Amino acid sequence: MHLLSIAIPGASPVPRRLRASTKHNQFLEPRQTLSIEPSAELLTVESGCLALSHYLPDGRRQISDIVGPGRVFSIGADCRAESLTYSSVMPVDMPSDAYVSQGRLMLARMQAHALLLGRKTAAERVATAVLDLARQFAPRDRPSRPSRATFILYPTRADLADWLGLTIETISRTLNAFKRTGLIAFDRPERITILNQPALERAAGGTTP
Amino acid sequence: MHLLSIAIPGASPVPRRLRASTKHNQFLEPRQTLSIEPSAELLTVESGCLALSHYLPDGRRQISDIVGPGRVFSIGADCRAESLTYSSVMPVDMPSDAYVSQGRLMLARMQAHALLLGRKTAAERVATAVLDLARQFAPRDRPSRPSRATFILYPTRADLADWLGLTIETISRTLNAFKRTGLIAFDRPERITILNQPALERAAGGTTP
DNA sequence: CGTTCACTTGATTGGATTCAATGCCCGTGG
DNA sequence: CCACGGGCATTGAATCCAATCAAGTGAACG
Repeated sequence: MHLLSIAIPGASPVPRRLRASTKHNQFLEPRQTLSIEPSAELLTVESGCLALSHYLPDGRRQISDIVGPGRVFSIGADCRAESLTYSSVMPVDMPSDAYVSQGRLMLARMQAHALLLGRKTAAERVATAVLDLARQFAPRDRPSRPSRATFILYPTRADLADWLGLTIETISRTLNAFKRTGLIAFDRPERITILNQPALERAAGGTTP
Repeated sequence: MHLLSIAIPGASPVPRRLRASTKHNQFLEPRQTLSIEPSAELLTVESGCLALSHYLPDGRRQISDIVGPGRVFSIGADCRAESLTYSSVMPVDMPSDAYVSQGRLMLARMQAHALLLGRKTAAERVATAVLDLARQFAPRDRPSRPSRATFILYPTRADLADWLGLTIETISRTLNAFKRTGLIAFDRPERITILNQPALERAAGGTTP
């Protein structure tokens, strides 16, 4: 992980699993798994990036969502939340209408993702993912959508593969194909710049997240 | 559709689209699309079977869930509900805790389905689907799970394909393979009997819905 | 009685996986 | 300082699972 060179004194060799604190903020370093007792039902991401994942008995993994700042999520029985970078999460008590609307958002995202997993080609999946991650992680100076955004791609190729139902190699090939075609640019694997958003959206199969 | 031979006088050539009635029950014949104004946010299936589906601009379809009696669902922006047989749905006003738990159920189902779509093989998907549909549509004389259940498979091969992210042919081949192996039986394509549930569950990849 | 629609089955193709090798960055320790 | 090893990414070649293409069957229906 060379995304951030923040020095955290003596933080490297700690247990990789964490219990939800009784009350407030929760700070995570990269690749920590959040295991929560149902005390805190709803959590919000203050900063950083989490992956919500599910496993088959034999180890196959499916990431159901990548969650960025401002997003609300909850983790239940067979759902794990893992930080993809230094992150901070916080329990939230919501007014019930906000609760409902957040639930709707989660559902809508999951349905869109099912459409992606069930019916989109590899290129369409990767394009969709890049646009989604740009929306979540590109700095938005203006309320408008960033048309030439650079952002940090927190998920690794392996994470993307497990999110999009593909393999590491296919992710790499597709991203580099997009680079060759001039849709995106990157020198380091995790700093992505969108060069041609309309074309990317077309490549995504016509559904903007 | 030869699932039921109920005669509905002069019902065949009617408009295929229906508005939600102001108040109570809503009766649907096979292959009717339910389009709802947000008046009735939450609906429950009294009888029959519905498919919730999403489309890409070019017509590719993904069914996100197959909903049977007792289930609660809602349809939003780009989500369509289509009856797969004679069905009856009803708006529900829920106490907020029930609302929350139903939302959780939907989310959990969608996450399990994402795992299926992203990481399971064709055989695992079909096995999972058969078990899920048996749970929803097999008559449950006892509170226990039916270990030798016969049930009506309301979705066609095409519906199953669009639900499981496969093609009609793969669905057909896989079901017939299960039949040859003695996991299930069927003479008519839509009357399925589970002969060996443990083996089916193993074939499903180890996650029981 | 011909048409249609859903399903089945076989032959072939193809997109993504798998297998395999290499490069790169970085932290570690001799 | 530099050799070493591990993790992640890239790239090429071979393989395979499911898609596509192509008939053929059978039940329902006008």
